[in-house]
Amino acid sequence: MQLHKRDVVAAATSLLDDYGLADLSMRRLARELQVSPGALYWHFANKQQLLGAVADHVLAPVGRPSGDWPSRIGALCRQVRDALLSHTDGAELVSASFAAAESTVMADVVGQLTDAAAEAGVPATNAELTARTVVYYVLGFTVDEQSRRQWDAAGADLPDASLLTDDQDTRFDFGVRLLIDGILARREQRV
Amino acid sequence: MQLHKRDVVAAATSLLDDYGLADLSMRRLARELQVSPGALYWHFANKQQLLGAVADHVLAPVGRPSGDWPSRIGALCRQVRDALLSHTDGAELVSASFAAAESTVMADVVGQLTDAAAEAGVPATNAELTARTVVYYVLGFTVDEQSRRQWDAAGADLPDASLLTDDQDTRFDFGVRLLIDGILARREQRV
DNA sequence: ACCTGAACACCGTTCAAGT
DNA sequence: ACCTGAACACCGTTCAAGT
Repeated sequence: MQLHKRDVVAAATSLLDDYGLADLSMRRLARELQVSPGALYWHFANKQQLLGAVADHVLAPVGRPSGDWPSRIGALCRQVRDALLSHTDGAELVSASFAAAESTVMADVVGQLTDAAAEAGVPATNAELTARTVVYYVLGFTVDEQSRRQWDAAGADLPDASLLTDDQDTRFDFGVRLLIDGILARREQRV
Repeated sequence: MQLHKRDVVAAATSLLDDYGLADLSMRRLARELQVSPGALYWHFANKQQLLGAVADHVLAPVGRPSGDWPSRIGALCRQVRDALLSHTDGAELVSASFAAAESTVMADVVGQLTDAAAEAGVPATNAELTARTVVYYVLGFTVDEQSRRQWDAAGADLPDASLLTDDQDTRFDFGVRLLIDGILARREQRV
């Protein structure tokens, strides 16, 4: 039967979860789907674009939270982090796809955060920069968290994972609040 | 004559500047140095470790600024950004090496920023997280800036680069101030 | 329109063997 | 101690040719 984009993305996601980003190659994916490597290039221009589609699939649970601007920022940050932690190397994948501008969901997240920053009173020229600063934090924090998590999971007597998880939630929120307080301080002085 | 670590790093840096990170391979580097690929593995455990050494070479101009904590943070951020912009794909290289914990200079920068955060009054448990948040911003911002810069440089009628450069300096400083203000707000409440 | 087969031009890493 | 040569096990991408 015919190969569809969504089948390719689904197979790629399962390879990601089972073997990690380093072992997610075009050739291996083709083998899994029982097609020739070239077939993938009918559906995707290149590997980066395919990974962008996988990133957007990972980010599918991220929504459009409502409320005042600080709680919207908080909710969005938590939703992105949770989505990344749900897949092996999810943070690394999304981080790379964001840098390559291949994730439409991350572009939308930046849009939502830009609106929140504008609502907070950040000058229009700096609202998107403010949004990106929040994204850099979420991605940086989660890449780090996930690499430690996965390193612990492989070997090493893990010292009660649940306690550390609570700790990481608290630490993550600390950074989000630091950013929100920074935004508050950088509002336009309107006399 | 014998191959030394510093020769390898120097040759790698010049390949980086001339052809970019994607074309900096172990095999190409060996060819440039007129040794067999295996020779590099006598001096470096793997490619990541070698790239970490190159990252530290790129970061060599970063110093240990003095002054009060906000100006130390500001100076450090500017120094790191300037160093990254001085080499092709410098930001991407250092970002990857930092994530892989292969750059001792970036580890030192985090140390300096942690001290600054502690001096600002951030609780000890969150001082390092605060420091890493600043680093995520500097790396994220500069990766983005450099990729746009290099995209413009290759083809496209660049609309007077100098004006945009001033603009980028101002934008960078805005983010740094946002973080400093966030740190100020997250000081321990000592009555 | 969609895919195969085969090729092109590479990779990182290892390791017996040499000097 | 330091390096070579050769191998192992792969890559991403392209494209004429097929259906």
